[in-house]
Amino acid sequence: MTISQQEITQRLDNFRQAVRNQGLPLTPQKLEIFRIVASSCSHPQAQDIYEQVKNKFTNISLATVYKNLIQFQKLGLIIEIPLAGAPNRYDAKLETHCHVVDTKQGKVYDLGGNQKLKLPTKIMGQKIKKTDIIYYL
Amino acid sequence: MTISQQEITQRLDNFRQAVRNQGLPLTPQKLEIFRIVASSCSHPQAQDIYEQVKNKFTNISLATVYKNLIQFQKLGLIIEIPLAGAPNRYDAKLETHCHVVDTKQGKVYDLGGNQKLKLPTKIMGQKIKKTDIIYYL
DNA sequence: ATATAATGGAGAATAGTTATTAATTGATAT
DNA sequence: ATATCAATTAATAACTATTCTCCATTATAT
Repeated sequence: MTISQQEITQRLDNFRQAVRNQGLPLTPQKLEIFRIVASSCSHPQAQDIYEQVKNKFTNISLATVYKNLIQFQKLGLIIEIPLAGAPNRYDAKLETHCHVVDTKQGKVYDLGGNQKLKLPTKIMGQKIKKTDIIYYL
Repeated sequence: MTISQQEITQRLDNFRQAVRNQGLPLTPQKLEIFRIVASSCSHPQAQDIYEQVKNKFTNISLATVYKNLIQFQKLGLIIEIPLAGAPNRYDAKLETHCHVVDTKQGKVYDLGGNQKLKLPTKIMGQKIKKTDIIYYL
């Protein structure tokens, strides 16, 4: 499974715009961290991202990665996938979709195919902020 | 929302039987830990359970609570609910069902009503062990 | 009663994540 | 270009949830 260059470009454009709209500095580190998440379909962990960013920014700190991931979440640019007994994963695909966790391989996939779950958008008058649907194999 | 005494009794019976079937000692601590989870509908955290068990077993250790929760999971007697940015919750209702997280109140509810999600039981030939559906308000 | 295997409790250790700090950098207005 | 100022980075420390280690104790089957 892969992700189109077009989609990546769109995510990056959207990212730059969102950060600027907030009047926040767009640092190369920030951009690289987001780029890694946005161009991956492996739902990387903070540690994975950290190791990749280090290719460009040798001195980057893991804490910087975490701080930015939190910020991106607050801006609605990425989502966090909390897993049972494993570090959180991160995803730049924002639409609600299902995740499949292959515990043995330690991998997380998007559920392809024509899943048609009718999901609620509100519960007892309150808006649902985020929906996690996770299948563990 | 509440849980019937009958259901609790059934869960406890099932618990005792399952533990004995494994040839494991059925200690009063074990039973109390399970009883707390089985008779609650608040999806308690390990810490909550710990504080309740202490009413009966003043000297119990939090590690003992965790150790037993892990064991109960392995025996398929309870399930763990991993949440974003919060300690895990535990639930003795085993059938797949949806959870609603009220982040502000720090509470987790079962989704009542007649939710009719058609969930898969297999993905690419592999059996799904556990399904988490979590709505964050 | 006794053997044995698992348990409980105390505390230390670990893993993942977040906070603190000081120095630096990026964006904006001049 | 330059000054300004808030936000950022990187390093480190701190924190929280959870797991591990150890040894005395206890439940279970004989």
